[in-house]
Amino acid sequence: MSTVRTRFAPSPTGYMHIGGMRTALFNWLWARHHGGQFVLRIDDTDQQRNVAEALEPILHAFKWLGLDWDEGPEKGGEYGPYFQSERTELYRAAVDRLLAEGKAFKDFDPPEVTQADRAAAEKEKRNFLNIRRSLELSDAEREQYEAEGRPFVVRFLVPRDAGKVSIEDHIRGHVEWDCGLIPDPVIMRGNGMPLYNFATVVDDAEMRITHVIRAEEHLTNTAVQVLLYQALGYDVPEFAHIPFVAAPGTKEKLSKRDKKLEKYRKNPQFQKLFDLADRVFPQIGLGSSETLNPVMVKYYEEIGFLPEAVLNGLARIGWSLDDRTENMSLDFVIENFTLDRVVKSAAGLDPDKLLAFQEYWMGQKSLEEKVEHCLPYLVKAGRIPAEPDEQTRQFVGRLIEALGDRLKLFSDILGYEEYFVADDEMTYDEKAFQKRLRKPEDAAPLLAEFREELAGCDDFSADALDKLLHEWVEKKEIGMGRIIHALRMATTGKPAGPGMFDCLALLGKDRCLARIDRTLALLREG
RNA sequence: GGCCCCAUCGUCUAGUCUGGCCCAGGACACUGGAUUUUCAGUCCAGGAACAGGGGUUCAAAUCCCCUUGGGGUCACCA
Repeated sequence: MSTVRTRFAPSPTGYMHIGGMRTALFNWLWARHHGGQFVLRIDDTDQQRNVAEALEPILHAFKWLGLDWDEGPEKGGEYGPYFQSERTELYRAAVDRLLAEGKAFKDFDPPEVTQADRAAAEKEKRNFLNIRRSLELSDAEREQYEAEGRPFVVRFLVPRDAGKVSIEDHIRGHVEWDCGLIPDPVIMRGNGMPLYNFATVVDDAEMRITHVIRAEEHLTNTAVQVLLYQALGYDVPEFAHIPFVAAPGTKEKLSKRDKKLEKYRKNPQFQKLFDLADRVFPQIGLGSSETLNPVMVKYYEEIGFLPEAVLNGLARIGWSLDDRTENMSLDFVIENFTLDRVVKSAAGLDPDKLLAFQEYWMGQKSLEEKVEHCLPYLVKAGRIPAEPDEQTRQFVGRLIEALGDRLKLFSDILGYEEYFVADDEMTYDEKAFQKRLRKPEDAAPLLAEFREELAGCDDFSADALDKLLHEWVEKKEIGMGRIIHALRMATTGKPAGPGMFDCLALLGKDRCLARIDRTLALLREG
């Protein structure tokens, strides 16, 4: 048996689609599972813009997730070039072969004529088939047209009387189409550039791709492609049409179109991710959900997901190992990935589940790793200097340690600005200020009294503070609740957060006292 | 509309090929309780699905047929 070779063929669009990433992942997994090769090929036959620039984000996404390619951009390989725009000779040769063998023809009908034919067929509720007028041309006429330089496209001559074309799909099983119902596809444009359906066949064959794993939306294309493989005398590869990634809560293909995006925003689960973007990205100079949204892989990287979590989540969309295994490392998935366990129906991206994977994988990270990933957020948001000194790093480390599981995404660190702002710039949660400080009549006096206890305390470790407060409430014969909420509000401005004593220890004596004094002053002012 | 694909809890799925162990299992989410100074977490408990209708069979989520529903695709885009 020959080695397994799979490929992913993105077109340089300037961003990597999360659904496309899942397709790429399955290709990569299948290749790695078999010790074969994974090829990255760039479909840039219809590209106006700067290819290198539009490709960079795509390659970056692969690198971020740790999905390496054996052949392709930056790597080369023995079946190159890997940019379709550089393979035109190959396509032209294939077209010529088809033309010479009478399996394709030059169609001189202008686009308007074909469009009219199509419209007429539709009007009569008749299946459209090309009229093939150019086939009726005499040799002399054809030569004359060509001499005149009349524009033409090359169409593949679909063998209408060949009965059925069929494939045995790894996911779908037997699928067949009636050749008599398939219009003749253009395989080469007027400008000499090939079309996707054709270039893909030539490339997959020339690159010795053994398994074409792609989203289900391509299933219909397969009929023409199989016919093309046969006409060209190539071996037909194996196919696996995997379900596409659907928008959360739907069976619809996840799309990046603005109109769809507006719909996604209203989906409760998806909304969370958009809101997160609007909260986080402005702080780190990345725009908002308008510029970076959860359809793009980059979103997950920038919002602070772990590659492990995204990979785990992606692997579980449309694939499962058994009835219980959920958290899986990439190595584990490579080991266990098989196409026969891919489901048939469209599967929606579930932001909540993705977040759950993130929590799991975040829990596996060491404090040092968390610090390394959190620091850049604090730097970009201007909370700490660009070159944080050892003291700052240690402080962030202590904060992250105190945060524990509360830190789910790396960008969550930005939600704790109270540890980085000046004492007189700390803001208070208004509702909680009312509830914990303003309303309880004994809040201010108790706070003032405990402030003196703190002032006289030399050991500001969490343990010592814990002991100090417990002894104090015991002496005063009051419940902890009477003081602790007021204390938390006074020092952090927030009703929730890490353990109270961790907060105090983190801030240190001077800052705690300063903040309590400021709070007391605010309360006096009314 | 033609062609093609799909159909199990709200969601991701196990089970379907090789009918019985499934009055359907897990995870996420949700709800309730316990724990905790808050939040997060953790632990326990709970609700929650075989689209419908016909067959075949001793027996069907599983096989067959029909209906319904959902989706994809119909370009000189990929």
